[in-house]
Amino acid sequence: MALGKDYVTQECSIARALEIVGERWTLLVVRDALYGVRRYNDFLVHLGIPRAVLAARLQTLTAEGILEKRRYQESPPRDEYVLTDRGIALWPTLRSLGLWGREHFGESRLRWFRHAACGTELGPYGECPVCALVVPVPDVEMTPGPGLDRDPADPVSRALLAPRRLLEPLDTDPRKPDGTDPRKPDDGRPREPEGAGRGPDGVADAASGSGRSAGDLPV
Amino acid sequence: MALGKDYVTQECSIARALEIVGERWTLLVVRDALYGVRRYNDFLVHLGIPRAVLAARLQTLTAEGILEKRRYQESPPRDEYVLTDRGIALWPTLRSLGLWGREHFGESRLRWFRHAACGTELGPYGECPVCALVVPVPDVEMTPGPGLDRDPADPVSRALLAPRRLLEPLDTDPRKPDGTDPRKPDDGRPREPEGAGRGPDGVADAASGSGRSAGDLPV
DNA sequence: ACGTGTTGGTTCGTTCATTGAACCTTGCGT
DNA sequence: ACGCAAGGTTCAATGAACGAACCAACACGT
Repeated sequence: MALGKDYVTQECSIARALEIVGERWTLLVVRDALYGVRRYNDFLVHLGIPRAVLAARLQTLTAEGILEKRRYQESPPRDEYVLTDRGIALWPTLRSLGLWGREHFGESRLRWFRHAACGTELGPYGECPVCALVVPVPDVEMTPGPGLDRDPADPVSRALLAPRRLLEPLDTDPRKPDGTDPRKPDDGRPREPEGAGRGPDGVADAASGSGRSAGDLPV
Repeated sequence: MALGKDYVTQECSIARALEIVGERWTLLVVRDALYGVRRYNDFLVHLGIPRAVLAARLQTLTAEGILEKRRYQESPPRDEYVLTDRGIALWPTLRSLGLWGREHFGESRLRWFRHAACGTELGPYGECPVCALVVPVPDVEMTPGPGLDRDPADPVSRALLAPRRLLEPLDTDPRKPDGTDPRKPDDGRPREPEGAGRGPDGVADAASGSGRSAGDLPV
């Protein structure tokens, strides 16, 4: 589709996949969405992507059923982009890609991914070695590693420094992380606003994303 | 490097990885290399990639230690491009990407990947559910599925129709697959010519690529 | 009523990468 | 000497990405 006529010749699922997510920036948008980024401006400042390109990518990803554009407030009409199941299903790919990048090109540890229930670091396939199950994406806890800049310029990177679950909506707003925040902890945007009507490939409960029982792994 | 200054800002292993293998065509070249393609011309006809782009990608991949350029005959000096361990380590990524593509966008099954030792189809992470181990890449057997064109135009696709191991060098030459091939089965190119001096990230025994004992999976 | 700020875009000229065709080089084989 | 094959390089045309500017809707303070 996006990458055009040459990939179409290929009879290969990998080529099909790359037609959709193989363009520049696309997988980084999906990564950010997994990290909890949902708003146009947050993607923009965190990725440093040109506005036009971001708009194009969000549209393609929405059209392909990887993101869903969802209105989260009416008064000034605002939409957010949320991963669908199809998008969440890219986690294993991104996980192994990141692992490869770190093992072969990374100097120091940038982030840790653990099973939130027990604190164990994830294995190479996103499994928890202790609990013997493939950890569902919302149960993955992400914490900064020693290699990560402790005082980044943009507020999104700053918000991503706090330990957090994957898919947990990012709140960029807390004015200064120095304690002068006068707001209530919950600013009115519910953590998982469920129950809205949705399309065929729509967003289901995030917990259903890539959950797999231990029985799916060799025991 | 290749994708330029914007990705560099990112403190993220995924971004680092995409700097290397995120360009157009690159992952398809690696896929073909896993399938056993080794020669410039075979990549060319199988991918339908412009010559200049292929040359650029092969050079980048070689420079990054993912492929190794290796002379396989002297009389007319000919080189082949072989995956290093670093390249073989991309198999889990390509596997999960292909799985995602098939599950979400594929109509019919194009290829099967099985554990050669027992014939069991691989699980989502490249593991053999029966033998309870992550199958080393050279022990993966690839066979065509029902969705694959039985009479493709180019000789590389034709050669890839036969059941084969991953990394097994592709022989495009067998004049017609109708049995009139006068050659010996082993054409003198040893399957894994080991022992040559090599750089820090050089090609090791293919079997060591991503072999993992069952102990690495939760049991 | 009026300016100001925030969010989420679109438009547009410049730059960079991809494409496809043509051409080149080395070393056969005859 | 001629033609052919493998593995490239060169080049003009196209397309995609970049980044700065502009735009629109709406909230808010005064």
